[in-house]
Amino acid sequence: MLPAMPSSETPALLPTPSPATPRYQQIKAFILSRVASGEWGVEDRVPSEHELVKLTGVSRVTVNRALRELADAGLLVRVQGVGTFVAGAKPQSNLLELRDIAEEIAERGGMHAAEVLSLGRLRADAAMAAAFGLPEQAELFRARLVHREDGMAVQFEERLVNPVIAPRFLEQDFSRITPYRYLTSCAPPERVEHVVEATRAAPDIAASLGIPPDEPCLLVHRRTWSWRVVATRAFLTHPGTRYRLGGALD
Amino acid sequence: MLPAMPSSETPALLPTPSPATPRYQQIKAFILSRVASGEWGVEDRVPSEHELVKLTGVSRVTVNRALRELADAGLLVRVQGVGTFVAGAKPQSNLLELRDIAEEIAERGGMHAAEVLSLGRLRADAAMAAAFGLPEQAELFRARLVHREDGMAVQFEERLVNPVIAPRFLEQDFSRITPYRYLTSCAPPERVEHVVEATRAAPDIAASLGIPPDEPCLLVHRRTWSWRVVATRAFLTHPGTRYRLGGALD
DNA sequence: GGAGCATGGTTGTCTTGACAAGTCCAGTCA
DNA sequence: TGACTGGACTTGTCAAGACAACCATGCTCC
Repeated sequence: MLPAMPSSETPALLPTPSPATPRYQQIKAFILSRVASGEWGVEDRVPSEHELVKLTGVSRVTVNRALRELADAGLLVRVQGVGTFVAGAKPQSNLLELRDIAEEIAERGGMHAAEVLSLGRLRADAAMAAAFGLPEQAELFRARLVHREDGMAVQFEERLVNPVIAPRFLEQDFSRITPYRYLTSCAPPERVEHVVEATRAAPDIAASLGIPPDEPCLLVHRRTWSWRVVATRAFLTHPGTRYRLGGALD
Repeated sequence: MLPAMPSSETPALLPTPSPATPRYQQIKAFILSRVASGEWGVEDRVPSEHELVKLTGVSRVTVNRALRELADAGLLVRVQGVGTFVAGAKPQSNLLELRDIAEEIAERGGMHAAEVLSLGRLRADAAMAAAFGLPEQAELFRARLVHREDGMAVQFEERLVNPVIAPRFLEQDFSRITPYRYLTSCAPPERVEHVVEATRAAPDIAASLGIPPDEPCLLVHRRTWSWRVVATRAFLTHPGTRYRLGGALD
């Protein structure tokens, strides 16, 4: 993201974007730029504090503050005695919890399975195009699947994807990796919108879930932005079950 | 909230809750307890770093870290060259949008009205006490109201309140100020948990809302923490309508 | 009286140095 | 072979001191 190449007399790897910018901010920007450029991928090890001291020429306390704040923000994970790592795809949301249903089920000790009902292309109608900020008739990818926990259907997922974000979406095997997980590996969500609605399931969805059509269902609309564009919309229908959102404010 | 009385040889005003607790955490707890007890009110000036150094016997770096983290969390406001102050009540939600239904309706151009069905005391049963982290049979405040938009019922609110947070809750006129607005003025929420559930409304609630009892409803459980304790639980029943949560991730 | 200035107090940041606590790995000993 | 131990490395925390930036106050000078 940033140029950030070494330069002059000091051992500094730091750009010095502005003389007034605190050095710990410069360290943070330095780390962020490496992560954003992909040079340091998810789960990769970040240089140790001592190495960063040598690289950048600032004191360890300053490096420590930069790393600590990035860890507090959820971008890094620090393990005492081991090192500092680029945070995995999961904790991408530090506030509004975006959960992967497979993980959620695994946490409960259940066995997750997904059945792909359809996977293909779709032309956006007016409303859908507007939701994506794309021209009408633009091509979208669509997947429809049923998630099961220990054999019981717990969620119907209808997923629409902006091809720009995940051009190889249609080649994936979503019985092995959830769309959620695949998409967050393609593009980190920057912004999320949730709309939760209580409805009765449409007949085809009710049939897929194996529930009577008058059963109250929870329909979660989720819209996710990445790189400033709408990356994906998900329509998640839960029969009866609850949906936990929770989020810490600090 | 905390005992926090001086003790021994050091000039420390600090309790030493556990020898392993970092000192900057102790300073944070010290400040928080003063604010929570009301000793330091909103907009009051907090002792300067130098004064806290003398009071607590730790170094300025440590005091600075404690104050900085509390300021980052929004509980304090720091002004260079002036001092540190207890933050006002407004900026309570910086991330997860906690909406006031009256505001929400006003934004849509509607007319909000609230009808108070009941307002009084309640003894917590086991489950409720556990949710609040209080002993069984502890006293809670409870309000039940119906919110209307242009005369039409849009939300049934059952509100349980920890008396410690809002001792004068029962004296309020909730047809004029929403419980949400009153409570956030008492204590800024630090953490929020949402659970959303699709149900059918209980008969009494359905009657209050004027809907048939088989109508699918959205039930939002909301639990809010302030000053490290559970401040309030809200059970919000929405007939058919949608509930927007949205939230920016950075 | 009014404008400008010096001063003391406050927060913001940084450095050097240090110790504690945790993990990992290789080498040692039974 | 297996258990244990020690050292190297890492992060977590803290101290003491220093300088910069900023603000409010009171003072001086006009």
